[in-house]
Amino acid sequence: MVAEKPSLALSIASFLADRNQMHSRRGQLDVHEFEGRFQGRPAHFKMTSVIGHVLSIDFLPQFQNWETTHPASLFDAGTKKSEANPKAHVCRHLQSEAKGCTHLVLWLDCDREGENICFEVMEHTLAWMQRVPGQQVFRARFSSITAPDIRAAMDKLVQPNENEALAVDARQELDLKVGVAFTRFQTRFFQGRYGNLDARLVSYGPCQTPTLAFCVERSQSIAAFQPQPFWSVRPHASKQGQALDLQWDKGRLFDQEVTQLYQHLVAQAGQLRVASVTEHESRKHRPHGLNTVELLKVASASMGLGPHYAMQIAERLYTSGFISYPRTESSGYPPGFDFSGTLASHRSHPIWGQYVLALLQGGVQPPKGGKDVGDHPPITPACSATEAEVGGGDAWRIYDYVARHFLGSLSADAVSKKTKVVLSAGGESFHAEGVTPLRSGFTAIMPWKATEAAALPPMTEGEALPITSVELHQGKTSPPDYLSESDLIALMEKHGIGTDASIAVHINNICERNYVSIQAGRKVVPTELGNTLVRGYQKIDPELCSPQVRGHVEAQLSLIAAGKAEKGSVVMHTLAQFAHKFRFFVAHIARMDSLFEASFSPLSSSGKPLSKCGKCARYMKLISARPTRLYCPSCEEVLALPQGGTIKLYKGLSCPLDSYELVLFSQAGPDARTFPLCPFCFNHPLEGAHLWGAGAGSKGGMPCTMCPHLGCKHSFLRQGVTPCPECDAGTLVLDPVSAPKWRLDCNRCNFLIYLPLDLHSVRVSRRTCEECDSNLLKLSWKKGSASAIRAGSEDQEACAVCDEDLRKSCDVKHGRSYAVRRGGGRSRGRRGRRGGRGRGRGREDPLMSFRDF
DNA sequence: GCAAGGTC
Repeated sequence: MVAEKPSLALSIASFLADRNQMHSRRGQLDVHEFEGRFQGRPAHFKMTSVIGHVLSIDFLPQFQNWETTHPASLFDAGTKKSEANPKAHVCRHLQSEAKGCTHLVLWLDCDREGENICFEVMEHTLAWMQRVPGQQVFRARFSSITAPDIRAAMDKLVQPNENEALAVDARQELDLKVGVAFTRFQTRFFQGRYGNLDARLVSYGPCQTPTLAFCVERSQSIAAFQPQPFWSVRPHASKQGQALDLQWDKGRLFDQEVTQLYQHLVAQAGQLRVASVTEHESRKHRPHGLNTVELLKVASASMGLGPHYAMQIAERLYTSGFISYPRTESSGYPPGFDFSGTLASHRSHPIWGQYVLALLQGGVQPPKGGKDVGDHPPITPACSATEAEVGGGDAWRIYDYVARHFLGSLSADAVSKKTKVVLSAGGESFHAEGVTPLRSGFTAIMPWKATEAAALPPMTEGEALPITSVELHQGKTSPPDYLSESDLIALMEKHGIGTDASIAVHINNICERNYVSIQAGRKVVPTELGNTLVRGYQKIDPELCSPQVRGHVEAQLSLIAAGKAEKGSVVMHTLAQFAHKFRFFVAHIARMDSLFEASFSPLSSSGKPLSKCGKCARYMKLISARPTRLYCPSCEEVLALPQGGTIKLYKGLSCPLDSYELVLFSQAGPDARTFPLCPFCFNHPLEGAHLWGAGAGSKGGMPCTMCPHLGCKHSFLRQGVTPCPECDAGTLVLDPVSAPKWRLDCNRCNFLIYLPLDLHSVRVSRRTCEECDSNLLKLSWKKGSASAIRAGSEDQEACAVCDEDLRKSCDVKHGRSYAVRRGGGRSRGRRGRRGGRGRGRGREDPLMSFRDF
């Protein structure tokens, strides 16, 4: 039996196993075993879980390359599924546990994704199971994680629903192809086109883009807002010394003269006559059960915690056993939820213990209303805990809220008495309202929801009150505010953008992509980039950012799930639609580009001249906005540079291979390295060269310190000294601008050696050490320095490995990766050069000597 | 370097 997550495997198994009969094997994924009966026969049960989706979809390797793949071809590109989280070894686990089993019961969550995971699990179990006659695969359908529901599901097992699973496969393929095609195209088009555009990635997605559009549309209506002046009549009067706050029944008028007319009429009347005094009871309904979206909204609006962060905290509270599962759509408690038990555990809580006792004494009335989606119960406290136990801080604030919300949902409604007094003067009606709380109910434990008393002075029908003055109040309509995060969550939920588990991720995405920023009061304000993108979609094809498109796709998917349409044809049809939209978008990208031109400075006009182009010999410009790059205006060529440091000219030296002027790259921080590079070579590495900065979003480039060219005097073959004793793969290269603290840096790892401080200058000699084959160093010592005296001369050629005096006065620094290597003495033939310079002699490892430093 | 959906 397989559940969707480890926690559910445990609870389902314990509902099904006889008490104390369960044996759990701990491992990366726990297995719970017990004896029982299956289909009327004794059986041995094994219950385990996966960790969400087992597989995840991606393009075939040939489409992974941004350079060689046309984004438009992605719509027809082949895809494959591979293990979603290879490190977790879920497939291996399923296969090995399946061995010897005769039957499979699928306990995955009862939603489409869960149905899809059923088939992922089958793929990695069926072929490993023992074949027996009859039905071997079963699906358990449960509507809540409670013992009776789980047992009932076990008694009427069904078949997994392939159509629902296929609908998910279709969604995965559509999301991947549409998202990636647009993302790659946009990124490629805009990146490198504008100097001050700080966007490594200009992403597009069926959820993130409509989410962004909500924020931009609000910002557009703020910008388009025209304030309108309005007027209203405000008579002033008081009773028993208490001023009355009177509202005009006409509200406000947009015509000053007409309002003035009413003002005169009221003023002429001189007094207000009480037309009616009515009272009615007003109820504030206790809250429903707490679901994820509600928790995220409260966290953002009332605690100032962003959704992504709030989810992280909620997850930690869940895994530490303080609250129930935090990803749930349900706001209604399942039938049979143990209210009394959960409540009773809080009876001695230092803060709300008294309140709980009172609730228990009054007899718990199970909450009604809310929606039980059957996924998980609403979020509740899983145990009673104090601030210190929870760990204080934001964790406590979330736990405290969850607990109070739970208690509130079991409490009585709050009741108050509302009094409305209607007064008239000169034919105009005004009213005042007062409120008196009668019963605090749930607001006693959720005090921020409490109604404040605002009593009116006693008034009786027919009574007259003198008017002291009549004000002609002028105001003006004000624009809406930016969307708050909590508004945005509500909009996403309403339009079905994302799920309870992913809403926080999408909001986080548009922040990280620099499309919006979160400002005071957790308002989501679009950036220039966010605004420009959405305005661009609006100009080219507004559907690209409209929330209805997701809905349209969902409707198509539902046809598959309901068995009314075939997956293949829906995918083909929908992909054709998006491919069409994509071609249209590409053809009309100039419309979006013109908006970018207005907001960002084109590359040709930004940046400052730095180094000469090897092709046209004119100066190229250094674009300092990320990603830092060089741009040749006359060749219209963009050359990538290493990131995260500064770029300077390197003594006006040029690359002998292509005539580009060399530049120096310096990282920031202590012991950070500096190395020269040729802008052209960096972007066009020699075959087989190791690259600097590869991975993490960059394909990397070849600086001089990694250049294996035989004929270039800047290559590591000429500037390198000896193999790195630390990383086994790199070479120690002289940093040519490190004076006065001359140093050798490994070109692969962060190992480095400071040469003695009394050096005046250093060069790498063309001669090699007879002992160890390292390149010798041409040392020029400072006059009269200790080293000069020891060497007997100011000029010396010495081997950094074999010359003991030199070695002893060096200072080795190394980074995190440093670990003492045992053994060694392996032959390393990576220098690829006759003479094998820098290679150890026989089995005696020259690197050993470095370890002694 | 890309999407969105699970889960941790």
